[in-house]
Amino acid sequence: MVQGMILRERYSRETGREYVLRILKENIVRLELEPGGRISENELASEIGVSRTPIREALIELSKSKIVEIYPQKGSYVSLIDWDLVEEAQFMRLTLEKAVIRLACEGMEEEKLKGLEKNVKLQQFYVENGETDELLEMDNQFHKELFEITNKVHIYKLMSGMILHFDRLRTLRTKTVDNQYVVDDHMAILDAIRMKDPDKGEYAMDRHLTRHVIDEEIVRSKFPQYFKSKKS
Amino acid sequence: MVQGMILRERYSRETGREYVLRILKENIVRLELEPGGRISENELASEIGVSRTPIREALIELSKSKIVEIYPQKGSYVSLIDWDLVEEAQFMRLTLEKAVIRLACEGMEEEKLKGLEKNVKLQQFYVENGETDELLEMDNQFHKELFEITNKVHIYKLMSGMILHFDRLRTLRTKTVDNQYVVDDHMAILDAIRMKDPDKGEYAMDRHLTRHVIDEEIVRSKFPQYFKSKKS
DNA sequence: ATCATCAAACTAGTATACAAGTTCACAGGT
DNA sequence: ACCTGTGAACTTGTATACTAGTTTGATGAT
Repeated sequence: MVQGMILRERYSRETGREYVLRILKENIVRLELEPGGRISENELASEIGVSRTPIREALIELSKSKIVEIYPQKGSYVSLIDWDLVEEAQFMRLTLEKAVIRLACEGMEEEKLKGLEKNVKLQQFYVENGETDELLEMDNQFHKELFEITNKVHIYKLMSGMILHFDRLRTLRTKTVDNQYVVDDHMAILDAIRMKDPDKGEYAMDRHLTRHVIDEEIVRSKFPQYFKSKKS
Repeated sequence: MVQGMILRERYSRETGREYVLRILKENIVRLELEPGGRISENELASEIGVSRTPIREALIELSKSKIVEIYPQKGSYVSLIDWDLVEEAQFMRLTLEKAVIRLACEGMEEEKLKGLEKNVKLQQFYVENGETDELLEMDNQFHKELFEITNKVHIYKLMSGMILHFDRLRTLRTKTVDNQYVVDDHMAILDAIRMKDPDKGEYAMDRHLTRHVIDEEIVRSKFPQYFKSKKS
């Protein structure tokens, strides 16, 4: 039995596969399904209340982004946090987000900025009230919107599988770090777009996205059982 | 009945899903399954000789990279060539490959270049003998190896779904264009790595990957039925 | 006590039956 | 002739039965 597993209501137009995916992602990111932990298709099926088919389809998708691992005839597991993989994901995200912010800084209608500005204001609110989960969601939303207004939604979707790896790490460090910098970073990024300054934008994005790397070592020593042993 | 569909032998350790994926990708890229054409899970199942389950799993995966489209309870289709999507894929690929070639140029053991050099020699051979399909495969292989030696395999895999969109286009133009430039481009890229010159590498990669864009308009007018109508 | 063997209880992969929704053509009334 | 409704033949989504391979643990021989 999966103890702390978070279950949500199923949306009306949601297929079983989509529903299961949503549930699994949330529980993996929030570490209710522990890194390295075993997953049983049958168990999940009865737990979530659907058959094995949508469970399988969701697991296959998650295995594509290496967030779960499927060993045929043996079992499926939530992937341990793989440092090399996180670095590769970081490289991918950094590269793409810097390219996208440059695009955004090269010219953007005022109107498209409205959403971003509203988002940042909400972030400030959540930080002041210590609502960390909501802040995390707005953070992701901010970046997603950047891809949307530059017409790069598909790229974002492909990347978002990788982002799960980050979100897991962020869950681990929520209690220990000050989140004000998230808002400040996003403000700097917004400024760069307003000033149409790609270099400033790229710099601000780089600083924002590489901030995490700093405290990984601390988290690693705090939760060694969640990590794959480092480097080859 | 799917008329010209190419069937291959199933590898011994290959799961049904992997097998079907391999078959479908090849037939989509080679346009045996026409852009816009309808796909029936049942039809494919009897054609390929497996049940609907592995077919479905393969189709779901392909729909993630937008190379097929699934409309629940209605039907599945091979996606029309979507110009916007191809541009987005182009942006993604260009961005990532330039970042990777810079990495490669910043330092690489001699030994890791062996594979690339061998690859280019084979390319030259295939060009001289007009073996276009084999050249295409070596071209992809060349880029894949670049990601491998820089430790970015997962990124390549994520990208490779997008690359299918390119490969389809390349199939359309094979009869009309001279392929010698492919080899020349790759030689220039190799040179840049040897000289440890990231700027030259990025330049060469950019030129190589943007060469296609030039003749798209011609292909588009030649096979209008394969394309989605342009821009919004 | 220790090791080998074998069976039972798992695993994921696949096939198939069924459910639910869509399309389309044909029949029948106007 | 034309519109309308109805049902059969599709579609994909889901549940379930079955296959084949792996693990595990108990049993029995040494």
